[in-house]
Formats: sequence, C-alpha cells, structure tokens
Amino acid sequence: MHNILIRKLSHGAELTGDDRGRLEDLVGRSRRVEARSDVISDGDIPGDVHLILEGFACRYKIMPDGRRSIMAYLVPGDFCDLHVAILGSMDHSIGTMTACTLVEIPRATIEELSAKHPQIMRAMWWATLVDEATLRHWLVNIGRRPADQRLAHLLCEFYVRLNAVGVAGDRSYQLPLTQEDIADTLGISTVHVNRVLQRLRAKGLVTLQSRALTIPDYGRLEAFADFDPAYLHLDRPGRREHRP
Amino acid sequence: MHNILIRKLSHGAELTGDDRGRLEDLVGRSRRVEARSDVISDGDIPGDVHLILEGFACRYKIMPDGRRSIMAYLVPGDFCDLHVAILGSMDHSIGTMTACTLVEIPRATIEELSAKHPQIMRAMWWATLVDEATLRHWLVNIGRRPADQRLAHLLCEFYVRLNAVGVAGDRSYQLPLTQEDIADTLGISTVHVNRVLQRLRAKGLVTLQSRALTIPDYGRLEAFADFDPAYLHLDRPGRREHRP
DNA sequence: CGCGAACTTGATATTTGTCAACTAAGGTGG
DNA sequence: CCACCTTAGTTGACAAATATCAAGTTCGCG
Repeated sequence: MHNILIRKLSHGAELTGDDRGRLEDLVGRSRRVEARSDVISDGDIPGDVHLILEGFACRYKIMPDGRRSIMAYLVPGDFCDLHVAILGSMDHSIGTMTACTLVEIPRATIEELSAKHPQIMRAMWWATLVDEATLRHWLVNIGRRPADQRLAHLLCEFYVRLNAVGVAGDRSYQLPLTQEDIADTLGISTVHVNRVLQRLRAKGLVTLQSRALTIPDYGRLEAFADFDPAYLHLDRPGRREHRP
Repeated sequence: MHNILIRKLSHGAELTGDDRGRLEDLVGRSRRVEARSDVISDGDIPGDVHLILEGFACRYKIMPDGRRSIMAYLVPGDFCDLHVAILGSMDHSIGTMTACTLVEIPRATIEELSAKHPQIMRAMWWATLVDEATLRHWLVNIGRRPADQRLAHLLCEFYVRLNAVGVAGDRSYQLPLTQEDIADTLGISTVHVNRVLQRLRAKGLVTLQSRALTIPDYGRLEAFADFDPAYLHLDRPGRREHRP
C-alpha cells in the first residue's frame, strides 16, 4: 500500500533491502478526508506525520486581515507535515481541494526510522530539499514575473507533477482549483485571474472548462512561462515511462 | 573556530559529546571572498559545502531577461549549499553583499557525518526545515502584503537574525544592501523601494542612512509589518541574553 | 576635486485591484 | 424533471498601486 512512499523516497537515497522492508511494514492508519476541509490546522502539534496517498491538497495560511495565501500544493506521495517531526508546531494549515486519502504515520515511527535508518532519514531530508527548491522557484515566479507568465508557470508545474504520479493525461489534467484558489496562490485578485486566464486562452496556450485543463502545445506553454522542470527533481523528464 | 557551527546545529538536535568532538575536528579550509562577488554560481556542482563564518550574502537567480531575484539572505552560521550534498547542482547563485569569510567542508565529510552521526544529519535537516519555513513566510510576504509592509517585514527579520548572531545593536544594525538589492528581494522596482522607504521614515518607523538602519520602536515596526519571529526558530525571543 | 554609484524626484504609463452587477453551472428537494 | 439556490465565473467602470523613463542630486572614494 505504501509503494508510493517507497517510490518517492527511492528518488532521494539508495535504500537498502532492510530500509525497504521497514517501510513496507509501515502500517499507518489510513484516513479519508472530504474535499475542501482541513487536514491539519495552523498551530496544531500533530502526533502523526501525514502522507497523501490520493487526492489534491494545499498548504495555506490565513492572514490577520482574513486574506489567504496558498504556499504549496500536495499531490500523491507528498508529505504534509514532515517538518513537525523536527520543528514543533504547524505554522500554517493543510487543506484539501478534492477528497483525499492519507496515511498517518506516528511521529515516534519517524523518529525511530531516522535514528536507525540513515538512508531513510536522508531520503526524507531530500524530500524537504525538493520542497525548498520548489518554494524558491515560486518566490521567483511571484516576485518577478507578470501575472500571465505566473499562471502559465503554475500550470506547467502541475502538468509535470501530476504526470509523474500518473494522474494526468497526455495533454490534459484535472485541475480542482477555483479561480479564487489560483488568485491566493499567485498573489493576485480573483478578477485578474479570470482576465489573465482569458488571455492565455486567446493565445491558444490552454483551455480550462469545468475543472479540466488542456494544453494543446506543452512546449509552447513551457517557453511562454519560462518553465524548467529540473527543480522538481522527478526523473522522468517527459511524462510516461518508456515501454518498448 | 567552528563554535558558530556547533551553536547552530545544537538548536536543531541533541548532539552527543562524540558529535561535538567530530564537529570540532572539522578543519575545513577557510576562504575569504570580497564584497559583491559570487561564492558559487548557478549550475555549479561544488565539491565543498560552504558555511558562512562572517559577513552577509544572498541567494539569487538571474532570469533570462536579465532581471535578478533574491530569494534568501545568509548571515554567519548559515549554510550556502547544503542541498548540493544531496540534490546535485546549484539552481541559483550565492553572492556576497559584504566581504565574507567562509569555511569549505568537503562534501565527503558531510556524507560521512550524515552516515555515521544521525544527530548531526538530523540537525542539518533541521536547518533545512528552518530555511523552508522562512521561504514560506517570504512567499506570503511577497504574495499578499503591500510594498510598505513587505519592506518592514524584511527589516524585522534582519533585526532578529542579526541580533541572534550578535552583529546588531540594541535598536540598529548595519544593512549592507542597496535599494536595488531590496527591490530584487521584494519583487518591486528600485524607484518604488525609495518611495516606500520614505514613507516608513515619515511614519517614524525606521531611519536608514549610509547603510545604518535604526528602529526607534521595534514593537511598532513589528506590529506594522505583522511580523512574528517564531518561524526563524531562534530561541532568544528578545535580542540579548539575560545577564543578571 | 572629480568620478561613478547610489539615491531622489517628477511626470506618465501600465498593471492590477475593487466594486458591483450579471451570467452560467451544478446540486438539491419537491 | 424542473424550480430554485448557491457557488463559480464573467464583465465593465473606475481607483489604486506600482513600473518606467528621464533628469537631477548626493555620497563615498581615489
């Protein structure tokens, strides 16, 4: 059941057979969370580390004036709160976009794994580093690109990440976000998202209707957005495995 | 000589005497880098991990159109490129603001430490997590706050971080940044930085002349910026140690 | 003293935000 | 199956924030 976890961590370090065995024996409770609800809230000190098995979620923070800022999206295989195992309490919330299935791994298990299985700790550290690289790219994206490129960049990132976990088609994927979600991600207003989206449509770069995003020519979108997937550290550069 | 490293890592994990001994024996070459030059460049695969002993540096990236984005500042005790030990090549550059003294720790040493000293690896992981939390806060700052609050927030962060490493005064510190640096950090134009700075001055929140920043009333600046230093995970919440 | 970099200022253009109304879509109960 | 109702998406007019350009001015330094 945790193939997805092993697959993810294998990217980050050379796991031994023992490491893998240990990970396979991990039987966290699995938990179902409905769409548009919180998995963990700002200030919580969760006793378990949550891993997404299925669904689509985000990290977000509500500011004192009520505005929301979305700082990351989480797809299957991503950890929600690995950092609390080390850092203490949550300084933001995790909310679902779609219904999600999560595994809850007791914090003590993480502690034990990291004490006794250096390669597993290393792989988790690696996962943290990839998240950090992603955040740096988001910062560049929001800080120095105009709204239309920002949006295009986000859509490219989704395309690559969703393909990597096998939940996207050849030139389209399900994007369970409202325009308000996108606005809170890119730091622009909802109305502006709407207009920018129309501009991208007019340029023939994307189509988005009833949560289905289509990219007629991915290369063109990538060029427009100045997107380079290297920072995601997914090894399949294209989208599907090579099958002879 | 590496007191500063031990001090930093001690925040992140319970180091054993053996761990500390191992860290004390670390004699990396020390390297001097002049102001306004690159320590490591985008695309490099450094053989050493660099740690700042003294001085002030930043992570930045140049975009295809020549614009620059500054994604982080580094002060004494910070790692420049811990991630390349795990991740591969640099996806951004490190540049100095002032002259800096760095230690170069061979990548192999880091590998060995992380294989044999779980607490040290854990502490380095912790350092990564703090950097990540900082990036999330920067993202919120840039994405959802107006320019004057953004700048105030940045100045608060410097105040707390510089105090924690003992290079700031009671209500002032040296800020070796030009207005252009600040612009590239906050994602606004240089001219706008100038105007916003004047507004902060007019409100009596800060003074900045010839690289010296003064904060007459830190509490007021903090409130204005909606700044909460918790994400930095430095234990001294105020600024100087309690001396009876 | 002079030179270059950093800072400052004003005028103007562009991007983005806000407000308010309206339309379309999806879900629910009758 | 339809009427209704709520939420998401769309539009226009206007306001505010920020960018750009161009011309000074000041500052630090050789």
